[in-house]
Amino acid sequence: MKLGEGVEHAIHSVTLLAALQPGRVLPAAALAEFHGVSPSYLLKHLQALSGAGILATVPGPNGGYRLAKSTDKVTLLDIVLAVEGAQPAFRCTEIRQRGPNPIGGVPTAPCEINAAMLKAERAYRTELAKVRIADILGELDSNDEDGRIDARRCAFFEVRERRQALS
Amino acid sequence: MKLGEGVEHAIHSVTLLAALQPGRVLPAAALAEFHGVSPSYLLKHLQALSGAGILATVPGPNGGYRLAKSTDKVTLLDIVLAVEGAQPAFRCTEIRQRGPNPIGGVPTAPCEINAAMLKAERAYRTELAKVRIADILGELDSNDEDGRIDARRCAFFEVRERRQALS
DNA sequence: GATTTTGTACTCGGATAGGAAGTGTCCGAGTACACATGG
DNA sequence: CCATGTGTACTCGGACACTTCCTATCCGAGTACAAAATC
Repeated sequence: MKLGEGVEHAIHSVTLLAALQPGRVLPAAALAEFHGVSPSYLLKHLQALSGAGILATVPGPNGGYRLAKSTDKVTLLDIVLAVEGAQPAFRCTEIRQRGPNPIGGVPTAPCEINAAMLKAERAYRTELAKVRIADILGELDSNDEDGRIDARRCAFFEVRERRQALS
Repeated sequence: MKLGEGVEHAIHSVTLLAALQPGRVLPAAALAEFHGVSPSYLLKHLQALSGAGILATVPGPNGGYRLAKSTDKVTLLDIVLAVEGAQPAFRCTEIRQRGPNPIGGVPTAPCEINAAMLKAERAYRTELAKVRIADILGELDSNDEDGRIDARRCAFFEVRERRQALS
């Protein structure tokens, strides 16, 4: 039971991109610099998010990443699944069928242990699916009474954001 | 988000040991043979379960493993934590404090993302804590209408179980 | 001066090394039984 | 025949290699802008 470090990077990156104004993008290098992580490595996860349809990319100079959906259409579950993969954490290998005396012949009833583990994971994913990026942003602004965090973001955007050419 | 294969081995082993009659133990080699897995590797996880107080060990000839608690006192969560470790799956490294412009000075408010991830994992663990080994055994017996699974277990016990010397 | 052409700089994208953790295996410490030995 | 001592075989326990996945990095493909050359 362990999640990769990339999940944290991905969520924070999406949250930062969600604060961008429409028509603006942010290069991966800027995201990496803002969070103090390796640009090359962050790029890998951003590609995963892009492949999952969460982020959209703009190539070339003045290019970068932006959200592909509205902030209330992206949940934490979407990000986790995009980065970690969609396969369940517990994978039943049917070890009851192995060994010297398997339950051969009978129509295999579902493994009770597997069912219980999957049910728990379903609860986990349901909880993650409840949290939208919009909610995260809302809580973040609520805790930012004096507007310092918002000011910090704006100052960073002023320097690193790229205005996308109107198509 | 991935659980080791040892979790499955551990749960199945505990379930099998739960079907033992009182005063009987089963060697690790027998558990491994029954499940068709490597004895040496299974032993590692059995030791973890023993260290967590879930299993009790009896050394020497006619020794082996048995449950240390009642079947309704052991949950799936206990086993998962014993094998995988108790640390949470998502570990916040506070990357918002890193980078060129951290949120220095202010008393650090808790990270909203970390809070959401931990809440989801709490739901996961709560669900696992609901399932006791006794429940698993009950479901297993319910699905075993003709008693074939029970007969298989008994036949195996007949050969491999060890009667513990009365102390 | 306007248009076309060319060059450059910047972006993302996928393929490539390094390291940590899980997986699998081995040998040593300890104990109970069985047997041989002595009373 | 019974008690005692000794040996052996079996168990768990922790220390040691191997494989896989995550982490980190590099170089190449593509694009938009800018400048220069041409009409």
